[in-house]
Formats: sequence, structure tokens, C-alpha cells
Amino acid sequence: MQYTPSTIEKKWQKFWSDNSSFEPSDDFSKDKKYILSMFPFPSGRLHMGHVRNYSIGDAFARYYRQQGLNVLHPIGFDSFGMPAENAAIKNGIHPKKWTYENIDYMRGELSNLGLSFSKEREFATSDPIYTKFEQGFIIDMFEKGILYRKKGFLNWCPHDQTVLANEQVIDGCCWRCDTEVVKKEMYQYYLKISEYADELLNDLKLLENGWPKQVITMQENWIGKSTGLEFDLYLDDESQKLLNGKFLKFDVFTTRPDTIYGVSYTALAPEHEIVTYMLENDLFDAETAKSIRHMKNSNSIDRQKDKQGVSLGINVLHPLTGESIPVWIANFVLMDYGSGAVMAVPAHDDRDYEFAQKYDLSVKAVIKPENAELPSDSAFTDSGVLFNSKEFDGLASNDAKQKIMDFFEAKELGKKVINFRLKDWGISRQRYWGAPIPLVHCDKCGIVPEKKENLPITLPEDAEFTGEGNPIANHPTWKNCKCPKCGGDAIRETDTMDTFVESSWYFLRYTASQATWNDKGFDKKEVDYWMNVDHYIGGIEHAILHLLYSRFFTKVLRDLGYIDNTEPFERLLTQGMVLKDGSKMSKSKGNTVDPDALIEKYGADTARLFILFAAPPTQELEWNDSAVEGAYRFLKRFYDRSANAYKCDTLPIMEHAKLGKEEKFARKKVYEALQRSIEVYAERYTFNTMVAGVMEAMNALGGQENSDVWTEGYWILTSILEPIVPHICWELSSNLFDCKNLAPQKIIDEVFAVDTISMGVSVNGKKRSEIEVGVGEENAAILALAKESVEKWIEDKEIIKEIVVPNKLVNIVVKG
RNA sequence: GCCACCGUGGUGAAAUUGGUAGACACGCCGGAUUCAAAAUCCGGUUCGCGAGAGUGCCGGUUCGAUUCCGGCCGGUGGUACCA
Repeated sequence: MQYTPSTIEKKWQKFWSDNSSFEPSDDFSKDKKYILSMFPFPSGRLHMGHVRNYSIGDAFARYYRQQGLNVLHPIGFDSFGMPAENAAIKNGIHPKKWTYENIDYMRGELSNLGLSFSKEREFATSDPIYTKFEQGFIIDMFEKGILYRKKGFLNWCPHDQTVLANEQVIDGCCWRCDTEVVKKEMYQYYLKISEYADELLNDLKLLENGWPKQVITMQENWIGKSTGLEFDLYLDDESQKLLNGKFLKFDVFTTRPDTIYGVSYTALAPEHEIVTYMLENDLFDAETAKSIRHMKNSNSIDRQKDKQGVSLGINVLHPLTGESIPVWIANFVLMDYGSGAVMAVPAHDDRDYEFAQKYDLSVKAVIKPENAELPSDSAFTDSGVLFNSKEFDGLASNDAKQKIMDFFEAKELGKKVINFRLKDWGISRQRYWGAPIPLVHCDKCGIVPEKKENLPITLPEDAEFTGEGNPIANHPTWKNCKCPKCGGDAIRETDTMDTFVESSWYFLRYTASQATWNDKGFDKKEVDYWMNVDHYIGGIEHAILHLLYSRFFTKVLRDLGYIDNTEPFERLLTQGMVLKDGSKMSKSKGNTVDPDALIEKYGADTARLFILFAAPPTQELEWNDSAVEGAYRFLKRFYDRSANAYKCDTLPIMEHAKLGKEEKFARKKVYEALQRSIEVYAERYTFNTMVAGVMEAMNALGGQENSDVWTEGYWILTSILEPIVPHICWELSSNLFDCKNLAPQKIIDEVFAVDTISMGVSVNGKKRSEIEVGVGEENAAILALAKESVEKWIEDKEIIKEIVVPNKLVNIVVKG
């Protein structure tokens, strides 16, 4: 029989489909596993990143099914979003048509991969029923004050009269018409994630055992909790006059109150109200006004990179010394952090230092290192000892921070505050292809939520996609409605929601059984059983936003009484990207590999094997066509050599002691592969080493001819490989073992027994020889043998130290 | 700019807790088979003729460092409207 993946794969895919093999059971007395790969955006075709993501998830799902657990392994589509609308603008296809055609195509691609997804729970987030439940949650959030409205700055193209996403702004200009983009302040809806900042930070502790450390660190830094001093800076009389008496003071926040005597200037964000006032009242010359506008319009990354400033020509008084301090605008000061104003201490802050150098501002050092000199050409940013700081001289930084804050509080000059870097989540999008925000604007009643029985609020089908303005707002009639409260004429909100809203609760939706599906977004009993997600697998690029929003949403839904869970994802596996020729696969670079063509040529099993074998999942994966060939050749060999095994329905039993050397070695390799696979699923997730173990076992089996050993080998190896290359394994397993071996396998200790151990011998840490010693050999005997073996390197030298690391190596330390 | 990660043969990688660097593959080289080739099978393959050197670079801790610490260089992801 020849290995023909196309026949085998179709056969088993049909079998699984006909038998509904992968639908979760509603029997909640069983132990469960919820395995989830991040769902795809239906861009049109699957790419290798998806293949990788779903191959990893499928390995877990199939493994736990073998273990007899009730496994939920669902898939769906994150189907709202900008690309659908872009396609509509470019090619005139309706976003809905584009989206659902893509979904149909990708569903077929997924099914060709033999992935063990539940079919009955599949959905797309643009399905009206999904929107219905989501809008319900949003209304609850509005009523609880978690959703609110405030003004925020957006990228605005004055020509197309439309809001632009960051990626649609290219070098400060509109991607379609090249007009210079400006920031426009508009009303938007926000979710109060900042109110959950402390909990989101503290609960990271609950994830320490299941999430990669780097993701936890990134989230900690993103939330950015800091304690510091907030105080007022008063403008001097002349400055107050200049501002027509409109402003007396502004407040600043600092995390370094210990450096307060080193303040030599202060800096405002370009959006600060004082700057806005001065701009509006022509208090700047034309050129200065222009450069301030430029700062405001540039993107947030550029603002941090290239530091720019403008002197305001006004001064404040130092709160402790009364000295006059100039006020500047600095582009790197952010309006949405703290109060949008900072005290600048160039001697002790890198950014302030760079800024002071650039604009020739004075630098005053007030902290010095304990046992060293202050650097002359940079800021000293560590903690140290205070000087030039009046009564606080001689205090250590940490001590001084406290004392100075206490001093400010006692004199009522300022107060200790906690600030977070985390900003509220703006969910408004002025776009068509998203879930409408279910609110209504009534002249009499203000902003009123839609009645839940009227949900979902769906999109108008007959919108026009021109790239100008918001298609929903432009629609002639859609926004006209009745006020849900007073029944009078009202206007619907035309903003739709950020697609991160949909992906913040889709994992809950999957827990809904058919009985729940149409009535509720999810059912608490079912959530209690299935949640949390046991293994969540997805790209590292989602380490912050998606994962943070999902954690937040889970906590909000808990506080709204829908669920009891506090964190959604128990264990997280962040996969690396798939690269070709050293860079990310992308259409523009022309370095993509089409999964369909690959499956066509070699079959799904080869694609899956290659992708799991070529690198550990967390690492970037470099594509290599000939290594794919290699994976195919291995499967072919695996298939062909199954002829060495015989049919049976239980594991062959043999007497290990009576076997020959090669036979023993083969059995050892087979069981080592099994042991490694158990470890891989439990903690390491390094499927590449698991596959290598199976390959080693196959190589070892080839060195002997005992059919019991071959059969035992196939019994175990097809079981190990089934989660990775399911089609070929089901084919072999059903032919040979009636699939009885697709179940947990036991380790047999006797196969690991050895008579001798090889130990390395080093001299001064450098390996010089190798020795064979008996198991349990005395150290003295080992040392004697070791010394003899490295005679050449130790003769005539004084031995200072002898180290024996049991079963590993001997190190002889010599002098001279 | 900031936050996080990564860097090991010609290539993808392995080395589980600081303990024999390069498992397993790809590629290449050689051999068997074949009229010949493909396919398959077997063997070799870090560099260096060698002494020896060697895990991006420089330094440190240690009997011993791919692994821990400090500094640098290069690359990747994220940076709040791409998903």
C-alpha cells in the first residue's frame, strides 16, 4: 500500500464529520478541557500563521480527547472590521457579501486541515444574533456608568471628511487623497477600564503559573501604576496678566518628589488648556502657533522620538523656593496622563535632560550617587542622596520622596496620588462594518439606551461606500427613530463599536449549547462548567490589547451578574510569527506560502507536521520548502514501515530482559518519546522536541527486526502522533489496532534501565575525554578512571579541586 | 522614544534545575540500487591541516555559563482606530 494523503485525509475527514466526532458533550459530570485558538479575521484566505495557530490548538484538543476528557474546541470568525469596508470602497463589494463569502471559503480551508473543531458552535461576530447580545451588555454598561461619552482627538482628513485609523495615516497624510491629516476633537464613547486598573494589575498574580512571564510584565507596564505627588504651580503676576487673568495656576504630577529642588522648567502638553487658550487668543506669533499645531497633529510615537518644544513666555513660582521657572510646551508630554503638565528636572531625568540640552535650559543637580561622582554629560536617574535641597539635604531618595510628600500635604501645597498609564477604552468608530452602539439621542431625554426587546440594532443594507464620511451617518433615513423613553422623534447613534468588543467575549459565547443559543449570549451554568479556557493559543501581537480587554470584559460581566469568573484564560500560549526569507509573510513582499497549495501537494498532515516540528511554538518560524519535503518523507516512511507491525487489539507484552541490545534500545527510545510527549502537553509545549523523539524512536526501531517490538512501537507512536498528524494515525491505527491505542499510554520503567553511564571529563572546565562507568560506581573509582583518561592535561600539575557531578561529568581543577 | 522578546553549524533547531554544545531534521558530500534517472536505503557532515577555537560583541560571577549579572550591537512584536 502506498501513502496517498489525499485519499486518507478525505476518508477520515468524512468519518469525523459523519460521526460528529468533535462535538462537546452536555454531560457536565465529566472532566473538561476548553481549548481555544484565537479566531481569525476572515480576510479571504488562511495564511500560515493560522495554520500554525490551529495546529497547536488541535494538538491539545485531540490529546485531551484521547485522555477521555470532554473537550470544547470551537472556531468562529472575528468578522467585523475595517478591511471589509476598505474592500467595499475599493471594489464596490458590499462588506457583508465580502465577509460571508470569505468565511465560506475559509471554512473549507479549515476543514481540509482536519482540525477537530466543534461545528455546531461556529459563528461570526457580525451575525445579528451576536450583535443582539453584545448590544445588551453595552446597554447594561451604559446604565451602570461603565460606558460614557467624552471628547477625544481623532485623525481627521479634511478632504474626505472622515476619521482615519492610525494605519490609514501615512507620513501624516491621508492614505487615499494624500491630504494632510489633522487631529479633530469629537465626542466618543469610552469604557471605564481605568476603574478596573487596580484589579487588572493585581489579578495578574492569578495568572503567574499559566501565562508567559513576558506577557504579564507587558501588561503590568501597560497599566503603569505609579505613586507620586500632585501639586499646583502658580503663575507669576505678569504671566497671569498675559493670560488675561483666566489662569492662576496649573497642576503637575511627579513620581520623583525627591528631585523637587532640581526643577528648572515646567512643560505642558500641546493640548493643555492654557496652550489652547493662548492659541485661540492669538498670543503666539504665526510661526510658533504653526509649530504647536504641528506637534498636536503628529502621531504619538513620533512625539516621543523627536523631542520638540516651544517657550510659552510665561513663568510659574517654585512651590518651595519661590524662584521663577519658565513654562514650555513639550511634544512628549501627554494630555491624557496625569494632568498634562510636568515639572522638569533635567539633572535627573533623561527626557528632561535631552530637552534642556536642546533648548539650552538650566540644569540643577540635587541628587548624587552614594559612592560616585555625578555624570557630567547625562542625567543621573537612579536614587541617591539629596543635596541643594534645604532641610532635606542628606536624605536618601526613597526617604526624601515620603518626607517631601508629607511636607506638601502638611502645608496643603499638594497631595500624594496614584496614577495609571492605562487610559479608558475608546470604543467608538465612525465606520459602517461594526456593531452599532445601541443608544439614541433625544432632544428631551438626552442619551437614552435602546429597549432590549428592540435589539439587535442592525446596519442599513443600502449604505454607500465612497470613502468619504461615515456611511451610516450619511444614510438618509437609518438614524431616524423614536425615543425609547418618551416616544418622540429621536436620532440613533451612528458610531459603531471597536471590533475588540466582539473579541472580548466570544470565548463565553462558545460555551452556549444549542438549547441556549437563540435565547441568551451564554448560560451561567454552562459558563461555570466550561470556563475558564484551559489553553488559549494565539499570536504574541495580542499580548496587550486583546488580552487586557478580554480580562476587563470578563470582570465587568461578572459585576453585572452574568458570570462568576474573574479571569477568562487559565493558560496562555503565545505563538511566534511565520517568516519566509527572514521577514513576515505578506502579499506586498510576495513571500507568502499558500496553505491550499501545500495541502494539495503533500496533504494536511505534512503541513501540520512541518509547522510543529520546525520550531517551538513560541518562537518565530522560518519557512523552508525542502524541510516540508522532509516532513512528507518522514510520514511516507512512517506509513510504509507500519508493515513491520502486526494486527492486534492490546499492547504486545514481552520479556524485556530476554531481548537483544538493539531491541532494548528501540523500546527505550519509544518510551522516551512517550515520556517526552507527556511532558510537552503538561508544561513545555515544545512539540518540535516531541516529534524529534518520535523520529529517534523510528530510527531505533529500524535497527532491529522483532515484530513484537515493532508492533509495540507503532501502538505507542501512532498514539503520540495522532494529535499532530491525525489522518495518517487514524488510518494506521484503525488498520492495525482497531483504534484501541488512541488512548492514554503507560510508561514502563524497566526499559529505561542501563548498565553503564557515559560521563564527560573536564580539566579546568574544558572537556577533554569521556569515560564509561557502572551504575552506582563509587566516586573514588570514577575519579581514578577520570584522571587516567586526562593524564595528558594534568601530569606535572597540582590538582586543586575534584568535582564529580553524579551521572554527568567530572571536573579536575589544576594549577598552572 | 518607551515596554517586551529574540540572536547557537551552510539552514530550522536541541541542550528540562548552572554540569559532556549542536539531539532531530533540511541541505550538502560519498556509497548501494538502477541501462540511466527519480524514488528509496546506508554512511559522513560546527570551524580549523593541526595545536586549538567556538552559542551576536565586550566584561563579570563560578570549579564549570547557550543558561546568571552589567554594558553594547543587530532583529522582531506592541505602542491604545490593523486585527
